[in-house]
Amino acid sequence: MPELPEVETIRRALEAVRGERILSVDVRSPAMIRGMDPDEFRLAVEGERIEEVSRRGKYLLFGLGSASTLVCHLMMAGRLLLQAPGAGYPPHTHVVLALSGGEELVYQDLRHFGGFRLIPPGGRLPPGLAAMGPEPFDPSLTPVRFFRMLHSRRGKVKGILLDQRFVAGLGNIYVDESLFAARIHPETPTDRIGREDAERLLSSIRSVLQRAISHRGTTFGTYRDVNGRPGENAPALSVFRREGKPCPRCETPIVKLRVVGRGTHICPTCQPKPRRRRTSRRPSSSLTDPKTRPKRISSACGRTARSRARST
DNA sequence: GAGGGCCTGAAG
DNA sequence: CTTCAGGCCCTC
Repeated sequence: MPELPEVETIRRALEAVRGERILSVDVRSPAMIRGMDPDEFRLAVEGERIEEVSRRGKYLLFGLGSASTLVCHLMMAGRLLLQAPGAGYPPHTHVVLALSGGEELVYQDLRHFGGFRLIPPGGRLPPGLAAMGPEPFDPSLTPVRFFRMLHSRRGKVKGILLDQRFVAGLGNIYVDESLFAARIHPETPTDRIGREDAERLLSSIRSVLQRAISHRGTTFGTYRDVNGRPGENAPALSVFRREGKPCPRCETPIVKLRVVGRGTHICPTCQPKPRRRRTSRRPSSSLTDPKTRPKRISSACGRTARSRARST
């Protein structure tokens, strides 16, 4: 399941075809061309020059000579392979672009979830791309801005980090790894994350992604680079898919939970569950209304706090 | 803002 | 056999 580091690895390899022309387009699975008739797609793309290969979040973007953009998303199982003609296509090959440099760019997708989309000049971006949050490495994403962004959203921090409108490119693997590195429990509500935690989380996200890029991505299942090689980042992971194995920091066995409907891996020692907040967000009337006023809260807390202070 | 649909191999 | 994972789009 390609996330930012895997897509970036592919993008860097595809720099090699920048400047080449797309000589022909073979659409073997029409459904892999989104939002456009496949024949129309083929006619529009054939003859175009690849001016630029860029990435936004998990999207790969080919800037074409006519100022249109060829957008590719690999979703979970998509692969882009660069291979010599006549090498034979792997199973589930859906689109083949023959390039002027002599290679073929092959789109393969076991699950048919990903695909291509052609955005004409000035055309509308797919919603996910249009509403995409900042890139994690964007210098304008300062710790202060990140803290404010977190506090402008409600919910569990893991759910927010997975939302591409918040920050671009994170998926299940790197969210779990970043939260572990920052020692934050995935169920922590965003409004319980202080400035220091937010700053640590941002730098954790960056170092986790940077390390994964330097290892050419993480391969558990289907991810491969354009040469069909798996990534080498899996041994560098601390918690993801390491249920029952010792935490690299404290040796506590890693635990698997479900958070926002997703399999989630944590170290229960390094990432303690946040305590429930004591101050509830009731309307102020509830504090004065005897029917709804919480009983014994102030006195109980006061007494335990004082006795604890005395005994220590 | 929530939830279904897409698709197939792996796991139960 | 059934269930599930996975990210995004689309409809409500």
